[in-house]
Amino acid sequence: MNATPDLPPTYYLSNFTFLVDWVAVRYEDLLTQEERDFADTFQHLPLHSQCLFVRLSSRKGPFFRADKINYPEINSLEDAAKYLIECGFIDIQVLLSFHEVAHLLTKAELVEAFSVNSKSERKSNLIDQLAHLYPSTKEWQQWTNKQLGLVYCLKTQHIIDNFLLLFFGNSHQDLTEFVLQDIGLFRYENYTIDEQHRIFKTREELELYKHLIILREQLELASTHENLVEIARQIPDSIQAHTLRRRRSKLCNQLAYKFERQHQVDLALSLYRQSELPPARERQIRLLEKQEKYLEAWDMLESLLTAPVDEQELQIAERISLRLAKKLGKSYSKKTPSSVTERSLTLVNPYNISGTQQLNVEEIVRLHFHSTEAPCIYVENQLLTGLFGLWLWPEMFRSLDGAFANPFQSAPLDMYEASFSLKRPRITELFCLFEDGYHKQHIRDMWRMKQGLANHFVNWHFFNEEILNLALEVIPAQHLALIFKRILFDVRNNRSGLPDLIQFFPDKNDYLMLEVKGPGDRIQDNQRRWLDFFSANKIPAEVVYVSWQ
DNA sequence: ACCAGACACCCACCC
DNA sequence: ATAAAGTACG
DNA sequence: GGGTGGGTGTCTCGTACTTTA
Ligand SMILES: [Mn+2]
Ligand SMILES: [Mn+2]
Repeated sequence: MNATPDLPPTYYLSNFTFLVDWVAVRYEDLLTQEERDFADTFQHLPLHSQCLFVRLSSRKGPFFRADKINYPEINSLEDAAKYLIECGFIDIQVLLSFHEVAHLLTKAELVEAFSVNSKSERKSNLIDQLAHLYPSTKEWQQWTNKQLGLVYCLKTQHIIDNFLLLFFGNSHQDLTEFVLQDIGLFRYENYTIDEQHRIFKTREELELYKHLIILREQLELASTHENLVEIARQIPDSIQAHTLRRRRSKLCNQLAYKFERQHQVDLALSLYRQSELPPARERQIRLLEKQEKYLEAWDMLESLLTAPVDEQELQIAERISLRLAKKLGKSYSKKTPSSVTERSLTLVNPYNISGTQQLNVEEIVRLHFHSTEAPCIYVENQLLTGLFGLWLWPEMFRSLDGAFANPFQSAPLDMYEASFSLKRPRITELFCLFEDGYHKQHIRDMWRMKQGLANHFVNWHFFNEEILNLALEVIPAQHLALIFKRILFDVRNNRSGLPDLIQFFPDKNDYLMLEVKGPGDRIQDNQRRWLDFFSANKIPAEVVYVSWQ
């Protein structure tokens, strides 16, 4: 079934050189001398040395035991390594701390080398105990009495990281993207990449991004209060480039939240004040409320209510207003409760059903309603969001300035920017398709033509032809247009929260969406907003509360 | 879409 | 000796 | 019982091999 094409034995080298060349051409002026030297030196290395270098670069690192390196396509490890040592990419005379050594050894080797008695301790505990006895650093050969061969230390990871960052424009993609494409797992739309546009305008932007990445990593590890303070100290002053600005705000929020949990209210507040992203204002209000500074909280609440950054923030603000108003003796008009249909279902306790595996609530409810005449499907966001992606396809992958910067994108770079629709005025033409029902053909065409191409909104495993046809036949054009408009209004927030189930009634040309709630589960904010929207627009959706018999 | 959002599930608290 | 976790790889 | 706020656990290709417990 899986016809994995055989890759050439050094496929990874081709990928790596492609990437390095790409960056060297486009970002030549942003590179440091060291980085330019690297590209040049690498190019002139013997092939097997290049191979070894790339293989090590995509492994854990930075230390590698020679006896754990074994690649059929590299004939002589020693010889390949020789050139890498010569040009300084690899070092073999390097001092290792005890921790570094310990992690290179298996537990058995560790016990053997340091003659440990308590053999049954976990490895991490052993390391902690032994670490006190060996505070100094030594070379690997000294640590191991030359019993275990060489260790190579890769000295270039910072350079590679920069190349990856410049190529992809983000920190979460790496060389494996190439392989996944080669084996056919992911395929990408053939958009044209803007040669002029560069994600990083200046070296400073690259450095800032790297800095933020490092701080985020430190934040994950940080446990002590001092750690957090140190991170806070290192947060850069406000930034002009807006994606970086966004990342900075997110970091502020995360850090502030950590301070909150340590009851460092003032530190938390000052960080939230620096943030432009939700939930910064919400958190400030909650903190002020907890401090019983109700008037200050109310002020911030009002500023939020007059200019919420999104519906989610507004929704929360209204909730808080209700109880804060009570505390202040003010009146706050509660919004009219929504008229979403709710029903209760009592089903047999699933634990009593013998034999088969445990089903989740949604699946049980689905089976309860499902019939061949009225098929019920567990879709969550996949159906409507997927239809949205198919419908929007031509505009989504339209080649605009700066929309695409590398060959591995499943959405344009500005997909979640407020200006997305403004920059693509021809979206209105796509909306016109709904007026005469041409949207069906359009979406079917996209489904057929774009089969398997990566799109943020489309899960191809989910979308078979039956579901597609069922949905297109039964969901009115007007409903789809309204729903897509709402997604476009705020893609980031409105691409989720859609109901669990959808049941089709092809005979009656009707359908019904169902949000399933088991005992102890409750409607989330984004789900509530969608349900309110459905009810306001006469789109059939209900909540099913399940209890066990 | 940057160890994340995107779900359900768990507990606690307030009426 | 087993299952779970980590890692490398296409 | 509701309404809350807060915190977890799960999962992103699938497979083979090594290490840990
Ligand atoms: Mn769900
Ligand atoms: Mn549900």
